[in-house]
Amino acid sequence: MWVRIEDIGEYEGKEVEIRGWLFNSRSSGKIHFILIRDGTGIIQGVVVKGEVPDDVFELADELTQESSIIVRGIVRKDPRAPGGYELGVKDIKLVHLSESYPITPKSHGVAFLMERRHLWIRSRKQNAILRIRAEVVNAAREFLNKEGFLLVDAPIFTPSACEGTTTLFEVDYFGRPAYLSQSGQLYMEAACMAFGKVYCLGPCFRAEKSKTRRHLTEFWQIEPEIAYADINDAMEVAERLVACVVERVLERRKRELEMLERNTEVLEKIKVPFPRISYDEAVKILKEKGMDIEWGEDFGAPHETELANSFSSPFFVHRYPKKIKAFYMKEDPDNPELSLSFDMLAPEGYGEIIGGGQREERLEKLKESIKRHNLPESAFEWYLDLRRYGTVPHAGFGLGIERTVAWICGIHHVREAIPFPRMLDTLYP
RNA sequence: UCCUCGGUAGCUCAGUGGUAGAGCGGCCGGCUGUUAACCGGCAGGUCGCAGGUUCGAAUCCUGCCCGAGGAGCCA
Repeated sequence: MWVRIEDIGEYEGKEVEIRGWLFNSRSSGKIHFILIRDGTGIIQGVVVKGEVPDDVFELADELTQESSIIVRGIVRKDPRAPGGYELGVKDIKLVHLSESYPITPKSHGVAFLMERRHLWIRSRKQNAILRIRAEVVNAAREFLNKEGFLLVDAPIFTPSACEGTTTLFEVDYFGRPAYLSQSGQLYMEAACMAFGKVYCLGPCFRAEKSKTRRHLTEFWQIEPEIAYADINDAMEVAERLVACVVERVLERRKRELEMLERNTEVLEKIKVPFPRISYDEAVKILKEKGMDIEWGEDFGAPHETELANSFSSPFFVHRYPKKIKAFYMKEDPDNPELSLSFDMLAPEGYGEIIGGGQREERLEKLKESIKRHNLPESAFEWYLDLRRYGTVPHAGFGLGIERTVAWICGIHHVREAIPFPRMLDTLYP
């Protein structure tokens, strides 16, 4: 019977078949220990001379790292085995004898591993991260589905920028210029007027020449948008979403977090509501800490890190100055200098994981804003229509998947939080 | 785009003016409970590239290429 290693505990004492690859092996002459991985886990197979046919014993000795094999044996509990269970091997079928595998069990540099990302994802740590990523996406989608949000897919080819044109990837669309989407948000605004509560999940593209541990040129976002909602409603959904995602990963991916040696104490303490500070307060805190910042400036990485160090859970910074936020942000009725925008910053120096806010729903105000930002009004006619035909207050946000995964996993760089990262200088493999 | 650091065996690195090195990986041999096993042996090099200084350059100088870290930029 073909079983998966993650379920092996259910088959104690039974004969099973594992289909996988040789992870590593050790030998003591008359006994070989072969570590088999199948994508769900790793189990040690024990091959003893005399207990298997001679050709099987010899094969176990000749197996190279990453050779694909089908192994039959009896599952038994053994405290000496990594993982607690081992396989008393009865037979090994060789599917392919691997060539000398470049990623050895010793240390390698980042450049070497990134060049071999297609193989690197087989290794334990990368495997754990990508499993957690899948859990994060599943948890977020299940949360939103349960809350009555409808999945509405946004286009990837778009006719215009939603910000300036400097950070867009331009492509030739049958002789016309088109751009890869930076965000599904504008389309979600249309969709929420059709369905009430919606979200999209997909890749976003930014042609920024950013070279930091928090940037990719292609990254994924989940973007909810809610009709008849204000900034507070959006923040409340955002914090419950993040709390739910963290809880789910703790519950279902404990093994992976252990593998990553993630200190889960911080994650376990996360409870709604998250702290909320205004941009004004944030600037005051940073100035008190002696940081170089003036009111009206956006936060740089050191500012975000410093702020994050003041909190042990994710927290909101809200009501940023209007001029450093996007054109569609609604003006704060209490202060025309401010916008009804917010960011959620992760603790432990991971920075912004959510950006959102209440959108400007009034036609004239939005037109003014488009003009002020030097954007071509003609490209936004469809978007302005949303303010002509039954406009309502609405709000939403975008959760960056890679930054969220990097934070939950406690890894240093977002490039490991996505299977095949696209960065300034990385387009291969 | 800017700043800093780096490029030596397949990999990770040591060697800072005088014979090219180690550990891991590979190959060969040994070992009946290994835990990134261990022990013995063997093979493996355009010292990033080009020029210069010097009796002599992996080592010093200049330029270029590539990589990493950070900054700026960043719905």
